[in-house]
Amino acid sequence: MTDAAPLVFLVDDEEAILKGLGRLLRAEGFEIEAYSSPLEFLQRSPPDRPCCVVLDLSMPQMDGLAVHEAIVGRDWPCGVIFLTGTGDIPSTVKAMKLGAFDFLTKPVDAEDLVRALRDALERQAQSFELHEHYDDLKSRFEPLTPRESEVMELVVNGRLNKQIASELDISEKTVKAHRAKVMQKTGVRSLASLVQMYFEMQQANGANGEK
Amino acid sequence: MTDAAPLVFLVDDEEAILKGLGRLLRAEGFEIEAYSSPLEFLQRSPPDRPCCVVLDLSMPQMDGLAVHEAIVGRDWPCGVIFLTGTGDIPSTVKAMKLGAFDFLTKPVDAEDLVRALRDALERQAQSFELHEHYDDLKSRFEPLTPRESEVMELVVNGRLNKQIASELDISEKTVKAHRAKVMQKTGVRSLASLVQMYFEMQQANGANGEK
DNA sequence: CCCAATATGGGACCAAATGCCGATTTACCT
DNA sequence: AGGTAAATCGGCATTTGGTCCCATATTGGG
Repeated sequence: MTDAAPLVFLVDDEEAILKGLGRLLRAEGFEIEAYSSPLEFLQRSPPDRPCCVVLDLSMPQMDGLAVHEAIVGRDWPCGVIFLTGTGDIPSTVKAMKLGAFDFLTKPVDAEDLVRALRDALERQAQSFELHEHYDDLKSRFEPLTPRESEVMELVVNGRLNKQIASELDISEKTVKAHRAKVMQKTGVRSLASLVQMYFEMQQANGANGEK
Repeated sequence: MTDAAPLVFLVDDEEAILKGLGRLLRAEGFEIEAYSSPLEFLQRSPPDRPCCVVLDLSMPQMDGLAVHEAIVGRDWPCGVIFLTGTGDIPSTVKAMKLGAFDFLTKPVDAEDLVRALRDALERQAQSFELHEHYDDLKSRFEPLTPRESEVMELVVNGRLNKQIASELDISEKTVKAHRAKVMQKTGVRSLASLVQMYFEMQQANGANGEK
Protein backbone atom coordinates (compact mmCIF):
# COMPACT_ATOMS: atom_id res chain seq x y z
CA MET A 1 0.00 0.00 0.00
CA THR A 2 2.82 2.41 0.86
CA ASP A 3 5.09 1.64 -2.08
CA ALA A 4 3.04 1.67 -5.24
CA ALA A 5 5.77 2.30 -7.81
CA PRO A 6 5.92 -0.74 -10.09
CA LEU A 7 9.25 -2.54 -9.88
CA VAL A 8 11.05 -3.33 -13.12
CA PHE A 9 14.34 -5.16 -13.58
CA LEU A 10 16.48 -4.56 -16.63
CA VAL A 11 18.91 -7.34 -17.51
CA ASP A 12 21.11 -6.76 -20.53
CA ASP A 13 24.83 -7.05 -21.10
CA GLU A 14 24.97 -3.82 -23.07
CA GLU A 15 25.41 -0.91 -20.70
CA ALA A 16 24.11 1.50 -23.33
CA ILE A 17 20.78 -0.31 -23.44
CA LEU A 18 20.50 -0.26 -19.66
CA LYS A 19 21.18 3.47 -19.54
CA GLY A 20 18.78 4.28 -22.33
CA LEU A 21 15.91 2.10 -21.18
CA GLY A 22 16.50 3.09 -17.57
CA ARG A 23 16.03 6.76 -18.33
CA LEU A 24 13.02 6.10 -20.49
CA LEU A 25 11.23 3.88 -18.01
CA ARG A 26 12.08 5.95 -14.95
CA ALA A 27 10.46 8.86 -16.72
CA GLU A 28 7.37 6.72 -17.16
CA GLY A 29 7.14 6.23 -13.39
CA PHE A 30 8.65 2.78 -13.01
CA GLU A 31 11.13 1.91 -10.32
CA ILE A 32 14.18 0.47 -12.08
CA GLU A 33 16.93 -1.92 -11.10
CA ALA A 34 19.47 -2.52 -13.84
CA TYR A 35 21.84 -5.50 -14.12
CA SER A 36 24.47 -6.00 -16.79
CA SER A 37 24.99 -9.57 -15.60
CA PRO A 38 22.21 -12.16 -15.33
CA LEU A 39 24.15 -13.98 -12.61
CA GLU A 40 24.28 -10.86 -10.52
CA PHE A 41 20.56 -10.38 -11.04
CA LEU A 42 19.76 -13.91 -9.91
CA GLN A 43 21.74 -13.42 -6.71
CA ARG A 44 19.33 -10.72 -5.69
CA SER A 45 16.94 -11.64 -2.90
CA PRO A 46 13.45 -12.43 -4.18
CA PRO A 47 11.29 -9.33 -4.44
CA ASP A 48 8.36 -9.14 -2.06
CA ARG A 49 6.04 -7.44 -4.46
CA PRO A 50 4.83 -7.82 -8.06
CA CYS A 51 7.52 -7.03 -10.59
CA CYS A 52 8.66 -7.59 -14.14
CA VAL A 53 11.97 -8.31 -15.86
CA VAL A 54 12.96 -6.95 -19.21
CA LEU A 55 15.39 -9.61 -20.29
CA ASP A 56 17.88 -9.79 -23.12
CA LEU A 57 17.77 -13.13 -24.90
CA SER A 58 21.41 -13.53 -25.84
CA MET A 59 23.98 -12.63 -23.24
CA PRO A 60 27.55 -13.87 -22.93
CA GLN A 61 27.42 -15.31 -19.40
CA MET A 62 24.03 -16.94 -19.49
CA ASP A 63 21.21 -17.58 -21.89
CA GLY A 64 18.10 -15.48 -21.41
CA LEU A 65 15.89 -18.55 -21.49
CA ALA A 66 17.91 -20.05 -18.65
CA VAL A 67 17.35 -16.91 -16.61
CA HIS A 68 13.67 -17.22 -17.34
CA GLU A 69 13.67 -20.79 -16.10
CA ALA A 70 15.48 -19.75 -12.95
CA ILE A 71 12.88 -17.07 -12.26
CA VAL A 72 10.04 -19.52 -12.76
CA GLY A 73 11.77 -22.23 -10.75
CA ARG A 74 12.39 -19.93 -7.79
CA ASP A 75 8.79 -18.83 -7.82
CA TRP A 76 9.57 -15.15 -8.09
CA PRO A 77 6.52 -12.86 -8.31
CA CYS A 78 7.93 -11.70 -11.57
CA GLY A 79 6.75 -11.46 -15.15
CA VAL A 80 9.25 -11.72 -18.00
CA ILE A 81 9.41 -9.65 -21.14
CA PHE A 82 12.10 -10.61 -23.61
CA LEU A 83 13.88 -7.96 -25.57
CA THR A 84 16.30 -9.10 -28.23
CA GLY A 85 17.99 -8.21 -31.42
CA THR A 86 18.89 -11.70 -32.54
CA GLY A 87 15.77 -13.69 -31.75
CA ASP A 88 14.32 -16.33 -34.02
CA ILE A 89 10.95 -18.03 -34.03
CA PRO A 90 11.95 -21.19 -32.13
CA SER A 91 13.34 -19.08 -29.26
CA THR A 92 10.19 -17.04 -29.24
CA VAL A 93 8.04 -20.14 -29.00
CA LYS A 94 10.19 -21.56 -26.23
CA ALA A 95 9.95 -18.35 -24.25
CA MET A 96 6.21 -18.01 -24.67
CA LYS A 97 5.66 -21.65 -23.70
CA LEU A 98 7.62 -20.98 -20.53
CA GLY A 99 5.16 -18.23 -19.72
CA ALA A 100 6.83 -15.04 -20.95
CA PHE A 101 4.45 -12.09 -21.15
CA ASP A 102 5.91 -10.74 -24.36
CA PHE A 103 8.80 -11.01 -26.76
CA LEU A 104 9.94 -7.77 -28.32
CA THR A 105 12.66 -7.07 -30.83
CA LYS A 106 15.34 -4.37 -30.81
CA PRO A 107 15.18 -1.63 -31.67
CA VAL A 108 12.06 -1.51 -29.54
CA ASP A 109 9.35 1.05 -29.84
CA ALA A 110 9.04 2.86 -26.51
CA GLU A 111 5.26 2.75 -26.69
CA ASP A 112 5.26 -1.00 -27.19
CA LEU A 113 7.61 -1.64 -24.30
CA VAL A 114 5.71 0.58 -21.90
CA ARG A 115 2.40 -0.98 -22.87
CA ALA A 116 3.78 -4.48 -22.47
CA LEU A 117 5.21 -3.54 -19.07
CA ARG A 118 1.96 -2.13 -17.81
CA ASP A 119 0.05 -5.20 -18.96
CA ALA A 120 2.58 -7.56 -17.45
CA LEU A 121 2.67 -5.71 -14.13
CA GLU A 122 -1.09 -5.67 -13.92
CA ARG A 123 -1.37 -9.40 -14.50
CA GLN A 124 1.53 -9.95 -12.16
CA ALA A 125 -0.23 -7.99 -9.44
CA GLN A 126 -3.24 -10.26 -9.81
CA SER A 127 -1.28 -13.46 -9.58
CA PHE A 128 0.65 -11.99 -6.67
CA GLU A 129 -2.56 -11.45 -4.75
CA LEU A 130 -3.64 -14.95 -5.63
CA HIS A 131 -0.35 -16.30 -4.37
CA GLU A 132 -0.72 -14.42 -1.10
CA HIS A 133 -4.22 -15.78 -0.79
CA TYR A 134 -2.93 -19.33 -1.21
CA ASP A 135 -0.24 -18.68 1.38
CA ASP A 136 -2.94 -17.56 3.75
CA LEU A 137 -4.91 -20.73 3.12
CA LYS A 138 -1.85 -22.90 3.63
CA SER A 139 -1.06 -21.22 6.92
CA ARG A 140 -4.54 -21.94 8.17
CA PHE A 141 -4.19 -25.68 7.64
CA GLU A 142 -0.61 -25.93 8.92
CA PRO A 143 -1.37 -26.00 12.66
CA LEU A 144 -3.58 -29.06 12.21
CA THR A 145 -2.28 -32.32 13.65
CA PRO A 146 -2.16 -35.36 11.34
CA ARG A 147 -5.20 -36.84 12.99
CA GLU A 148 -7.14 -33.62 12.66
CA SER A 149 -6.27 -33.42 8.98
CA GLU A 150 -7.41 -36.98 8.53
CA VAL A 151 -10.77 -36.21 10.09
CA MET A 152 -11.06 -33.03 8.05
CA GLU A 153 -10.46 -34.92 4.80
CA LEU A 154 -13.41 -37.12 5.55
CA VAL A 155 -15.56 -34.23 6.72
CA VAL A 156 -15.07 -32.17 3.56
CA ASN A 157 -15.81 -35.27 1.49
CA GLY A 158 -19.26 -35.44 2.98
CA ARG A 159 -18.92 -38.22 5.55
CA LEU A 160 -21.11 -38.10 8.64
CA ASN A 161 -19.47 -38.09 12.06
CA LYS A 162 -20.61 -41.64 12.68
CA GLN A 163 -19.15 -42.77 9.35
CA ILE A 164 -15.84 -41.12 10.16
CA ALA A 165 -15.90 -42.77 13.56
CA SER A 166 -16.33 -46.21 12.08
CA GLU A 167 -13.79 -45.62 9.30
CA LEU A 168 -11.13 -44.49 11.77
CA ASP A 169 -12.36 -46.94 14.38
CA ILE A 170 -12.79 -44.35 17.09
CA SER A 171 -15.82 -43.03 18.91
CA GLU A 172 -18.08 -40.40 17.42
CA LYS A 173 -17.24 -38.28 20.42
CA THR A 174 -13.59 -38.08 19.45
CA VAL A 175 -14.52 -37.18 15.89
CA LYS A 176 -16.50 -34.26 17.20
CA ALA A 177 -13.51 -33.16 19.27
CA HIS A 178 -11.18 -33.24 16.27
CA ARG A 179 -13.76 -31.56 14.13
CA ALA A 180 -14.17 -28.74 16.63
CA LYS A 181 -10.39 -28.32 16.75
CA VAL A 182 -10.27 -28.06 12.98
CA MET A 183 -12.92 -25.38 12.89
CA GLN A 184 -11.19 -23.48 15.66
CA LYS A 185 -7.68 -23.70 14.20
CA THR A 186 -8.69 -22.82 10.65
CA GLY A 187 -10.83 -19.97 11.94
CA VAL A 188 -13.90 -20.78 9.89
CA ARG A 189 -17.36 -20.74 11.35
CA SER A 190 -19.23 -22.91 8.91
CA LEU A 191 -18.76 -26.23 7.19
CA ALA A 192 -19.37 -24.49 3.88
CA SER A 193 -16.37 -22.21 4.40
CA LEU A 194 -14.19 -25.12 5.41
CA VAL A 195 -15.11 -27.08 2.31
CA GLN A 196 -14.55 -24.05 0.12
CA MET A 197 -11.14 -23.34 1.63
CA TYR A 198 -10.12 -26.96 1.43
CA PHE A 199 -10.87 -27.44 -2.25
CA GLU A 200 -9.52 -24.02 -3.13
CA MET A 201 -6.23 -25.13 -1.66
CA GLN A 202 -6.42 -28.51 -3.34
CA GLN A 203 -6.75 -26.74 -6.66
CA ALA A 204 -3.90 -24.39 -5.80
CA ASN A 205 -1.58 -27.28 -5.04
CA GLY A 206 -2.69 -29.06 -8.16
CA ALA A 207 -2.05 -26.01 -10.32
CA ASN A 208 1.38 -25.26 -8.84
CA GLY A 209 2.49 -28.86 -8.45
CA GLU A 210 1.67 -30.00 -11.97
CA LYS A 211 4.22 -30.84 -14.68
CA MET B 1 -14.25 -44.65 -26.32
CA THR B 2 -15.04 -46.36 -29.61
CA ASP B 3 -13.17 -43.96 -31.88
CA ALA B 4 -9.74 -43.40 -30.44
CA ALA B 5 -7.90 -42.16 -33.55
CA PRO B 6 -6.79 -38.59 -32.86
CA LEU B 7 -8.45 -36.07 -35.16
CA VAL B 8 -6.24 -33.58 -36.98
CA PHE B 9 -7.29 -30.81 -39.35
CA LEU B 10 -4.93 -29.50 -42.00
CA VAL B 11 -5.64 -26.01 -43.27
CA ASP B 12 -3.34 -24.68 -45.93
CA ASP B 13 -3.93 -23.08 -49.31
CA GLU B 14 -1.18 -25.08 -50.96
CA GLU B 15 -2.57 -28.41 -52.13
CA ALA B 16 0.93 -29.88 -52.27
CA ILE B 17 1.40 -29.28 -48.56
CA LEU B 18 -1.96 -30.84 -47.77
CA LYS B 19 -1.12 -33.93 -49.80
CA GLY B 20 2.34 -34.29 -48.30
CA LEU B 21 1.40 -33.72 -44.71
CA GLY B 22 -1.74 -35.79 -45.11
CA ARG B 23 0.20 -38.83 -46.19
CA LEU B 24 2.80 -38.35 -43.50
CA LEU B 25 0.36 -37.91 -40.65
CA ARG B 26 -2.02 -40.65 -41.77
CA ALA B 27 0.95 -42.98 -41.68
CA GLU B 28 1.53 -41.91 -38.09
CA GLY B 29 -1.97 -42.99 -37.15
CA PHE B 30 -3.79 -39.68 -37.14
CA GLU B 31 -7.21 -39.19 -38.66
CA ILE B 32 -6.89 -36.35 -41.15
CA GLU B 33 -9.29 -33.79 -42.59
CA ALA B 34 -7.67 -31.44 -45.09
CA TYR B 35 -8.98 -28.02 -46.14
CA SER B 36 -7.44 -25.76 -48.73
CA SER B 37 -9.75 -22.95 -47.67
CA PRO B 38 -10.04 -21.65 -44.10
CA LEU B 39 -13.60 -20.50 -44.76
CA GLU B 40 -14.57 -23.98 -45.78
CA PHE B 41 -12.92 -25.34 -42.63
CA LEU B 42 -14.82 -22.95 -40.38
CA GLN B 43 -18.13 -24.01 -41.90
CA ARG B 44 -17.58 -27.49 -40.59
CA SER B 45 -19.72 -28.47 -37.64
CA PRO B 46 -17.84 -28.36 -34.34
CA PRO B 47 -16.06 -31.64 -33.62
CA ASP B 48 -17.36 -33.59 -30.67
CA ARG B 49 -14.00 -34.86 -29.55
CA PRO B 50 -10.51 -33.52 -28.84
CA CYS B 51 -8.71 -32.41 -31.96
CA CYS B 52 -5.96 -30.22 -33.31
CA VAL B 53 -5.53 -27.90 -36.30
CA VAL B 54 -2.33 -27.50 -38.24
CA LEU B 55 -2.84 -24.04 -39.59
CA ASP B 56 -1.00 -22.03 -42.20
CA LEU B 57 -0.37 -18.47 -41.08
CA SER B 58 -0.63 -16.65 -44.38
CA MET B 59 -3.43 -17.64 -46.70
CA PRO B 60 -5.09 -15.59 -49.43
CA GLN B 61 -8.71 -15.75 -48.24
CA MET B 62 -8.19 -15.31 -44.53
CA ASP B 63 -5.40 -14.68 -42.07
CA GLY B 64 -4.35 -17.65 -39.96
CA LEU B 65 -4.61 -15.64 -36.77
CA ALA B 66 -8.22 -14.79 -37.62
CA VAL B 67 -8.95 -18.49 -38.03
CA HIS B 68 -7.38 -19.06 -34.64
CA GLU B 69 -9.60 -16.43 -33.08
CA ALA B 70 -12.64 -17.99 -34.66
CA ILE B 71 -11.73 -21.38 -33.23
CA VAL B 72 -11.23 -19.93 -29.76
CA GLY B 73 -14.37 -17.83 -30.01
CA ARG B 74 -16.54 -20.76 -31.02
CA ASP B 75 -15.19 -22.82 -28.18
CA TRP B 76 -14.03 -25.70 -30.34
CA PRO B 77 -12.28 -28.51 -28.47
CA CYS B 78 -9.34 -27.86 -30.70
CA GLY B 79 -5.70 -27.04 -30.23
CA VAL B 80 -3.87 -24.94 -32.83
CA ILE B 81 -0.40 -25.49 -34.25
CA PHE B 82 0.80 -22.89 -36.69
CA LEU B 83 2.90 -23.89 -39.65
CA THR B 84 4.27 -21.13 -41.78
CA GLY B 85 7.01 -20.17 -44.16
CA THR B 86 6.74 -16.42 -43.81
CA GLY B 87 6.27 -15.95 -40.08
CA ASP B 88 7.93 -13.23 -38.06
CA ILE B 89 8.33 -12.77 -34.32
CA PRO B 90 5.36 -10.43 -33.76
CA SER B 91 3.02 -12.94 -35.41
CA THR B 92 4.49 -15.71 -33.30
CA VAL B 93 3.92 -13.75 -30.12
CA LYS B 94 0.37 -12.92 -31.13
CA ALA B 95 -0.39 -16.55 -31.85
CA MET B 96 1.12 -17.83 -28.63
CA LYS B 97 -0.71 -15.21 -26.59
CA LEU B 98 -3.93 -16.41 -28.17
CA GLY B 99 -3.14 -19.85 -26.86
CA ALA B 100 -1.53 -21.64 -29.80
CA PHE B 101 0.22 -24.84 -28.79
CA ASP B 102 3.15 -24.36 -31.11
CA PHE B 103 4.44 -22.31 -33.99
CA LEU B 104 6.55 -24.20 -36.53
CA THR B 105 8.30 -23.01 -39.65
CA LYS B 106 8.37 -24.55 -43.11
CA PRO B 107 10.04 -26.65 -44.14
CA VAL B 108 8.98 -28.52 -41.04
CA ASP B 109 10.79 -31.48 -39.59
CA ALA B 110 8.43 -34.43 -39.52
CA GLU B 111 9.58 -35.43 -36.06
CA ASP B 112 8.87 -31.95 -34.69
CA LEU B 113 5.41 -31.80 -36.17
CA VAL B 114 4.42 -35.23 -34.92
CA ARG B 115 5.76 -34.52 -31.45
CA ALA B 116 3.91 -31.20 -31.30
CA LEU B 117 0.73 -32.88 -32.47
CA ARG B 118 0.93 -35.60 -29.85
CA ASP B 119 1.54 -33.05 -27.08
CA ALA B 120 -1.26 -30.82 -28.26
CA LEU B 121 -3.72 -33.66 -28.59
CA GLU B 122 -2.88 -34.93 -25.13
CA ARG B 123 -3.42 -31.55 -23.52
CA GLN B 124 -6.53 -31.09 -25.61
CA ALA B 125 -7.91 -34.38 -24.36
CA GLN B 126 -7.44 -33.19 -20.80
CA SER B 127 -9.18 -29.88 -21.31
CA PHE B 128 -11.90 -31.72 -23.20
CA GLU B 129 -12.59 -33.91 -20.20
CA LEU B 130 -12.58 -30.86 -17.99
CA HIS B 131 -15.07 -29.18 -20.28
CA GLU B 132 -17.34 -32.20 -20.18
CA HIS B 133 -17.12 -32.20 -16.42
CA TYR B 134 -18.18 -28.57 -16.31
CA ASP B 135 -21.09 -29.33 -18.64
CA ASP B 136 -22.17 -32.03 -16.23
CA LEU B 137 -22.02 -29.58 -13.33
CA LYS B 138 -23.98 -26.99 -15.26
CA SER B 139 -26.69 -29.50 -16.10
CA ARG B 140 -27.11 -30.34 -12.44
CA PHE B 141 -27.85 -26.75 -11.49
CA GLU B 142 -30.07 -25.99 -14.46
CA PRO B 143 -33.32 -27.52 -13.17
CA LEU B 144 -33.20 -25.29 -10.09
CA THR B 145 -35.82 -22.57 -9.89
CA PRO B 146 -34.64 -18.99 -9.27
CA ARG B 147 -35.77 -19.17 -5.68
CA GLU B 148 -33.99 -22.43 -5.11
CA SER B 149 -30.79 -21.01 -6.56
CA GLU B 150 -31.13 -18.02 -4.29
CA VAL B 151 -31.41 -20.22 -1.24
CA MET B 152 -28.52 -22.37 -2.43
CA GLU B 153 -26.27 -19.35 -2.81
CA LEU B 154 -26.79 -18.50 0.82
CA VAL B 155 -26.44 -22.11 1.94
CA VAL B 156 -23.08 -22.63 0.25
CA ASN B 157 -21.90 -19.36 1.73
CA GLY B 158 -22.36 -20.74 5.21
CA ARG B 159 -25.62 -19.13 6.27
CA LEU B 160 -27.86 -20.99 8.70
CA ASN B 161 -31.43 -21.73 7.76
CA LYS B 162 -32.71 -19.13 10.18
CA GLN B 163 -30.39 -16.50 8.72
CA ILE B 164 -31.53 -17.32 5.21
CA ALA B 165 -35.14 -17.10 6.38
CA SER B 166 -34.65 -13.63 7.77
CA GLU B 167 -32.61 -12.43 4.80
CA LEU B 168 -35.25 -13.57 2.32
CA ASP B 169 -38.04 -12.67 4.72
CA ILE B 170 -39.64 -16.09 4.61
CA SER B 171 -40.13 -18.79 7.22
CA GLU B 172 -37.39 -21.21 8.14
CA LYS B 173 -39.70 -23.99 7.06
CA THR B 174 -39.75 -22.75 3.49
CA VAL B 175 -35.98 -22.49 3.45
CA LYS B 176 -35.78 -26.13 4.45
CA ALA B 177 -38.17 -27.04 1.67
CA HIS B 178 -36.08 -25.21 -0.95
CA ARG B 179 -32.93 -26.68 0.47
CA ALA B 180 -34.29 -30.20 0.25
CA LYS B 181 -35.32 -29.56 -3.36
CA VAL B 182 -31.82 -28.36 -4.17
CA MET B 183 -30.22 -31.46 -2.70
CA GLN B 184 -32.66 -33.67 -4.55
CA LYS B 185 -32.35 -31.95 -7.94
CA THR B 186 -28.57 -31.69 -7.90
CA GLY B 187 -28.33 -35.29 -6.76
CA VAL B 188 -25.85 -34.70 -3.97
CA ARG B 189 -26.24 -36.27 -0.59
CA SER B 190 -24.12 -33.99 1.53
CA LEU B 191 -23.68 -30.29 2.05
CA ALA B 192 -19.95 -30.77 1.46
CA SER B 193 -20.55 -32.11 -2.04
CA LEU B 194 -22.93 -29.29 -2.85
CA VAL B 195 -20.43 -26.67 -1.74
CA GLN B 196 -17.68 -28.37 -3.71
CA MET B 197 -19.77 -28.56 -6.87
CA TYR B 198 -20.95 -25.00 -6.51
CA PHE B 199 -17.52 -23.43 -6.20
CA GLU B 200 -16.06 -25.69 -8.84
CA MET B 201 -18.63 -24.31 -11.23
CA GLN B 202 -18.04 -20.76 -10.06
CA GLN B 203 -14.41 -21.19 -10.90
CA ALA B 204 -15.26 -22.73 -14.27
CA ASN B 205 -17.44 -19.78 -15.20
CA GLY B 206 -14.81 -17.35 -13.96
CA ALA B 207 -12.09 -19.07 -15.98
CA ASN B 208 -14.15 -19.22 -19.19
CA GLY B 209 -15.78 -15.85 -18.77
CA GLU B 210 -12.63 -13.85 -18.25
CA LYS B 211 -11.26 -11.72 -21.06
C1' DC C 1 10.42 -35.60 36.41
C1' DC C 2 6.89 -32.63 35.14
C1' DC C 3 4.49 -30.14 31.57
C1' DA C 4 2.31 -29.49 27.15
C1' DA C 5 0.37 -31.42 23.31
C1' DT C 6 -2.15 -35.15 21.33
C1' DA C 7 -5.60 -38.60 21.04
C1' DT C 8 -9.01 -40.70 23.24
C1' DG C 9 -13.75 -40.95 25.41
C1' DG C 10 -18.23 -40.06 28.66
C1' DG C 11 -22.47 -37.24 30.01
C1' DA C 12 -25.63 -33.58 29.49
C1' DC C 13 -27.61 -30.39 26.73
C1' DC C 14 -28.91 -27.45 22.96
C1' DA C 15 -29.10 -26.02 18.19
C1' DA C 16 -29.54 -27.25 13.56
C1' DA C 17 -31.03 -30.02 9.92
C1' DT C 18 -33.78 -33.76 7.80
C1' DG C 19 -37.90 -36.43 6.72
C1' DC C 20 -42.59 -37.14 6.20
C1' DC C 21 -47.15 -36.00 6.72
C1' DG C 22 -50.04 -32.16 5.51
C1' DA C 23 -51.74 -27.37 3.52
C1' DT C 24 -52.79 -22.73 0.55
C1' DT C 25 -52.02 -19.34 -3.08
C1' DT C 26 -50.47 -17.83 -7.47
C1' DA C 27 -49.44 -18.23 -12.12
C1' DC C 28 -49.12 -20.25 -16.33
C1' DC C 29 -50.34 -23.62 -20.05
C1' DT C 30 -53.55 -26.35 -22.51
C1' DA D 1 -61.98 -25.11 -16.63
C1' DG D 2 -58.54 -28.18 -15.27
C1' DG D 3 -53.90 -29.34 -14.37
C1' DT D 4 -49.14 -28.47 -13.19
C1' DA D 5 -45.35 -26.20 -11.11
C1' DA D 6 -43.70 -22.92 -7.90
C1' DA D 7 -43.58 -20.71 -3.54
C1' DT D 8 -45.31 -20.40 0.75
C1' DC D 9 -46.11 -22.39 5.65
C1' DG D 10 -47.27 -25.81 9.77
C1' DG D 11 -46.45 -29.95 12.96
C1' DC D 12 -43.74 -33.72 14.65
C1' DA D 13 -40.26 -37.14 15.11
C1' DT D 14 -35.62 -38.10 14.34
C1' DT D 15 -30.93 -37.48 13.31
C1' DT D 16 -26.99 -34.92 13.29
C1' DG D 17 -23.85 -31.51 14.85
C1' DG D 18 -21.92 -28.39 18.33
C1' DT D 19 -20.67 -27.01 23.15
C1' DC D 20 -19.96 -27.09 27.70
C1' DC D 21 -18.18 -29.96 31.62
C1' DC D 22 -14.98 -33.75 32.67
C1' DA D 23 -11.41 -37.74 32.51
C1' DT D 24 -7.36 -40.94 30.95
C1' DA D 25 -3.19 -42.60 28.34
C1' DT D 26 0.78 -41.57 25.66
C1' DT D 27 4.62 -39.03 24.00
C1' DG D 28 8.25 -35.85 23.56
C1' DG D 29 10.96 -31.91 25.32
C1' DG D 30 12.98 -28.98 28.75
